[in-house]
Amino acid sequence: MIDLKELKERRDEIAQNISNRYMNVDIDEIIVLQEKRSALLQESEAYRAKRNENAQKMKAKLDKETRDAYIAEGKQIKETIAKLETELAVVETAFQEKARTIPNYAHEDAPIGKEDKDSTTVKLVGQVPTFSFKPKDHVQLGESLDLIDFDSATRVSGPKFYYLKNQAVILQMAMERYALDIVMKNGFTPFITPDIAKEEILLGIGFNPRGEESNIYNLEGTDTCLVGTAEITLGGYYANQILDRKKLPIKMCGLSHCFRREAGGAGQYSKGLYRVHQFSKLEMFIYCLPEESEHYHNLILGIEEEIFSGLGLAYRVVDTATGDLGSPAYRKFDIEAWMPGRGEEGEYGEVTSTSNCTDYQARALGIRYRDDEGSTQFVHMLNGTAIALSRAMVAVLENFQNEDGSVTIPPSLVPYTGFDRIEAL
RNA sequence: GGAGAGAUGUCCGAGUGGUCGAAGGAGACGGACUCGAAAUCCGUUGUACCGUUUACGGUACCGAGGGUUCGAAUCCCUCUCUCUCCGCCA
Repeated sequence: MIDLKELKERRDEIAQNISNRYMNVDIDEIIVLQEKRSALLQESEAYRAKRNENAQKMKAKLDKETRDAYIAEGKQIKETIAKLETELAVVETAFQEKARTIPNYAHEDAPIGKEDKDSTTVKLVGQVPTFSFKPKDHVQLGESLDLIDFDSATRVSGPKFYYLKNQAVILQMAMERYALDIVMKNGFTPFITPDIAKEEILLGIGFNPRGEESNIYNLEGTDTCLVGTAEITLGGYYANQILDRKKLPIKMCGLSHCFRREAGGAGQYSKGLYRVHQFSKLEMFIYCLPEESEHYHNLILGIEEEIFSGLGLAYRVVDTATGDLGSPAYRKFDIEAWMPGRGEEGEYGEVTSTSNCTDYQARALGIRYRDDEGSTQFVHMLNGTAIALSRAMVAVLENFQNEDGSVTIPPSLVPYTGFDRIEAL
């Protein structure tokens, strides 16, 4: 959530930002609510002061008549307060709910635009592979090599689930460890995180845990959800805490399952492993001082590049357009790896995403540090994918397939797999 | 899952329904003493919001949420968490 004290003075800027993000938030309605709230708050506080004053007077020894008069007055005050507070609660809830929908400010360099196409490619790395044969997509490879079983998963769990089998199991674990080693080398503390989190944490991180458009699975009757990413549990880790300035930056990485409802997400671009209800992911997370967040955003991006270039994949780095940022992000870079089986002749497909959320999440979650003057400030929070195993699997299988139907294991993974080739059956 | 105990400020810990934002101690910070340090002594030492704005005033917060009362850390109810014992279990 943004700083609501700035709502009025930065009104035009906020409205412009909402429009740049193609969002539908009525800032003026929120300002009206804020003013109503403020008036009610002041009034009810004044009455509380009166109540306290009245109670103070009753401490003295009083004759019955005066005493009864004070009690009568107190009762009246009590009623007024109750009425004001009921009103206030309604306005307060509406205000908070709406205010939460205001997105974070955006970096001045973030391209303004509605969708994918408007994002800027800032970097192209590696050579897109050429094949002397018609490359298969990972669904075909998964079937022919007996690595992935979508059909059984559909029967057991439903569409968009999958079983990994045979070498794919080893390959996934190899990629997981490969990425983990690189991330740890960069000073991140490894975690295996819970796969379930409370709704209040989801909200603080900026996810919408409920409703039609939510991508999150709720656990019925519990106020908890299956996490869509370890960003949620890593970002909630320090909720409502004041961090020691000297401990910053805090660099964590978390391995978790990721659950996504993906309602209505069918179609050619979401076939196979690309868009599924459950996958595993290693996520990086950084808490840092505000003046350092841009630096650490680049650091995370650099690590992501190290991981994907280390796999020998061709990729591009994209500076995400405002319309695609998501509420909490101030700036977001995606890495899109070349996927030969995507589209007609291969296309880039998103494999990582790193966001600088500045103080947007920290404010909602109450994560602060003490500055040199001793007053509390909100930290900046950043997240980034180290590796999303399902999409990495897509990229590796499709890029390193051979004409005979086998798949070569990238050299950087061989120490982790123990084999250098998945032979055709 | 069953039985019991507890939850107070950075920490420990006291608290009769009004004099409690909260005793006392520890720690931290500032000062005095000292050549310096230790010890000792004096002082300061929460967060959030609202309003005026270097000073300041108000409101709220003693696990959370309700309730009783003119007035609640203190009484009542519900919930959460922690600890101990029993059961179950990978």
